[in-house]
Amino acid sequence: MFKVSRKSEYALMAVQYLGRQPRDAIISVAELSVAESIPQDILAKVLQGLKRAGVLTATKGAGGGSRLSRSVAEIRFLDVVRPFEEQLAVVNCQSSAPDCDRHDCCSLRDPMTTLNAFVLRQFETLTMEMFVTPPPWLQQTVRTQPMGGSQPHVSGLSLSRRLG
Amino acid sequence: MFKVSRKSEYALMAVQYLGRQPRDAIISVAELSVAESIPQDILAKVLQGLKRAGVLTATKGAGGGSRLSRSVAEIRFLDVVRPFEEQLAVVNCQSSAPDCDRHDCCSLRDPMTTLNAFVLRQFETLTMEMFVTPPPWLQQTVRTQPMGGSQPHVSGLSLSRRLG
DNA sequence: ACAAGTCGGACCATTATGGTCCTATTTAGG
DNA sequence: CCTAAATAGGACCATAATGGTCCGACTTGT
Repeated sequence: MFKVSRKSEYALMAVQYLGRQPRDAIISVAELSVAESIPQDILAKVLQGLKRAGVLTATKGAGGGSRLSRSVAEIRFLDVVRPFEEQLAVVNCQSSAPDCDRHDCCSLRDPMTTLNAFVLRQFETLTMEMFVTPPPWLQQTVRTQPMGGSQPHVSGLSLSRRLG
Repeated sequence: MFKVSRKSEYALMAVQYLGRQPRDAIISVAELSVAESIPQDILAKVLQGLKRAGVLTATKGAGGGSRLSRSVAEIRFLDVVRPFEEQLAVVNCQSSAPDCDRHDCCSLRDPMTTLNAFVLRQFETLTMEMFVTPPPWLQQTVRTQPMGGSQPHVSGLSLSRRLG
């Protein structure tokens, strides 16, 4: 359901790899390709997409390559993923999609739009820092909680507050 | 990226429709099909899936049909959607998926597993009530917030606290 | 007995996806 | 100034996933 596309995965890998290098290092597609074992051709296009999104800058020609345009803490998860996901929506029929084939009969639209905004809001707080710094936050998040519990659950944001 | 499958949409519609009927009403596939303009054959299978998931009970034979097995407030969003989403995961390569083709080389696995748990935790709190009660909560959620803001953002859970 | 239902397998058409191939364009270095 | 190294990007294809249809079996109230 939430699965990102393969290209998004490659994009995340690339940004993760670049984030581990010195900030001024220029990495070629070839190096990234063998380091992360990603098909070179498709990786090239992924990097193009990231460049267009402003996540990284590329220099052409011999000795050229890519580097992050800002620190990983300033690159949001959604910045990396968005160029490769045609729409960041939970449901086909959204208020923002008037071309939907069942635009008038769909009774799902309003609640789903709300839900979508809710989820996106959560994702907005996530940065790519969580991909380069080793995770001490891994333990805290898995705590389960039954539905309809009476205690207010604020702990859900412990992760994003750490990362924000 | 988060888009649910068509079957999930149909499932949500069906539960929404049933949730609006009197609790003891028995609705046939045919009625639901015309009411929500869903192809009858595929709707039948969706209802089968929901029945297997325990969301609704079906009675066969003449005069038969389906009804919710509990109130919409006790049916989680994920209960309705899960039977039609092969995996509720953000990324292909998870810790829980040892059959992934790049299980050893993938440096994305751990952060993505964390992220996945984080997102699922948010969804766990959502119930199907938000699909039957007209939304007064629509306004509060859309408030945007820049990344890296210093104030702690607890407001993101205002929606789920309302629904929990 | 019959009709109204659910149950569920088999199958198909279309689209989306992941990936390859090929060609241009830019640039550093000899 | 030529060449090799690199990005930029269009065209194309094979496979898988998806949404949908068709059909038959089983159950049950009238």
